[in-house]
Amino acid sequence: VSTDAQRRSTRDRPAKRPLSVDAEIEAGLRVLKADGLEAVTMRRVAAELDTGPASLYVYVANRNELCTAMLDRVIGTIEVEPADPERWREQVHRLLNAMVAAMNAHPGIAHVALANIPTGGNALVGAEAMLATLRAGGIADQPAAWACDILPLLATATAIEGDIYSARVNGETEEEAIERVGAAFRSLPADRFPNLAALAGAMTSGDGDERFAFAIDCMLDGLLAASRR
Amino acid sequence: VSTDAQRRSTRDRPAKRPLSVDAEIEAGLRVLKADGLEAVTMRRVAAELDTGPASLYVYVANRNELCTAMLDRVIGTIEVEPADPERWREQVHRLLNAMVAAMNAHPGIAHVALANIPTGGNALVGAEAMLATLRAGGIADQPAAWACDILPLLATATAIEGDIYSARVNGETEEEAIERVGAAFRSLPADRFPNLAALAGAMTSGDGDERFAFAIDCMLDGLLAASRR
DNA sequence: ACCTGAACACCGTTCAAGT
DNA sequence: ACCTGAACACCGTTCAAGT
Repeated sequence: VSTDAQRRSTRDRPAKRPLSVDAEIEAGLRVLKADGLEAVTMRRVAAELDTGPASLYVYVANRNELCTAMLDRVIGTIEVEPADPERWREQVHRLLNAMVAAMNAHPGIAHVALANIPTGGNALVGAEAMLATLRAGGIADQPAAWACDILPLLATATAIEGDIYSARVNGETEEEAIERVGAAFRSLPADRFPNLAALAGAMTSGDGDERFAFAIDCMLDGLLAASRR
Repeated sequence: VSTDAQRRSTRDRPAKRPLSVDAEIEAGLRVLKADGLEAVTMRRVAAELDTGPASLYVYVANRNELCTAMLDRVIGTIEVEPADPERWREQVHRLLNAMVAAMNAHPGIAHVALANIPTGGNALVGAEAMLATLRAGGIADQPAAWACDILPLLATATAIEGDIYSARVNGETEEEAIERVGAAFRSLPADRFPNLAALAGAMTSGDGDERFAFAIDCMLDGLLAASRR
């Protein structure tokens, strides 16, 4: 005979295993993917592991530590390629787009990245790849070093924007929200807001990908300029 | 004779006034300045106004709406100056530094800015000033329009970093944290992390202000390059 | 019309106690 | 040694009821 507990564990989740940080991380990521960061509570993660919230504290100091560990796991899914001087610019775009994609696949994790300055093992692999690629592109040491902070920051911010729309704020899609903001710009009094009114179209043009690519290219051009100085 | 209530209100807070969005915003900002964003709970703000949490919902739909209103109030403290083509670069730096300072004076509010895409009235004034200054500097319309998103984003991210240190994560100061990270970089195996090991010094050099100024200048140079294309 | 008491359905974290 | 029941001190939000 199969008990209720057995039936539940084979249907909803992996069979009950001994607790461990890894088990908590995986349970946390399941909750994150399903219901977003807010749903990642100690109680919910514990329930996912068929135990009580207190048990989680055996392997993890608190909720923030669990979230940080989850973040490093997500960063670990990003694939890096060896730096190639011929394609360095494209490689930077690919790496940053992969970061955004990995974070968008786990809605809310981007907030954890901003609140904590990622220094986990996998973040270091990403930083090493970024640094190698920037240097391959001829960017000088100091600009390259600082860019390792700035560029992932743009990726994180872009991912957070993605979260906003995937959460369907006010039930709007991204397009609807942009259109609404554009209408607001156009209806602004032109005497007090001449520039916003004039550039209403430019302000709302382009999707997230296009704007992100533009920001990256601006930054890279600026880094190259700084490298020549 | 002065009652306990009178004495308390003159010592601790403004005299009890009728409820209003403004009263809630001001109470919220007092809590924010004193104890950070986490402490801004409906219950705490209500207590600050000598009432119960349910009363707040008469003027505000939920906690997020209150936080967004608080953010717009903070943005309103930023002073803008008319665009001057002779000093446009300096003006961009001043405006963005003022944004960071305003947010750092209210620890945690930067998170609200990222989670919500500020579109309040005061945010529009800031955007108009930014746009005017960028155009005065010769930046073309489309780059200027997109820069209105990207540049404040850098400011917000910088403010969040400031929050991390003002919170004294692990009781460390900013300098101690940078030194710890630097030590970690230097001790990395040079065969797997040749670039990080080589640039450990560059990675940790410069304080927040210097890095922020560098990021702004890179971005502006990139925007100028894009404007010429 | 404006406000609120009381309740509902949750939180993170601790710690004494169990196995 | 590893795990957990129960409790502590909180949350946001709703809604019927009061003034």
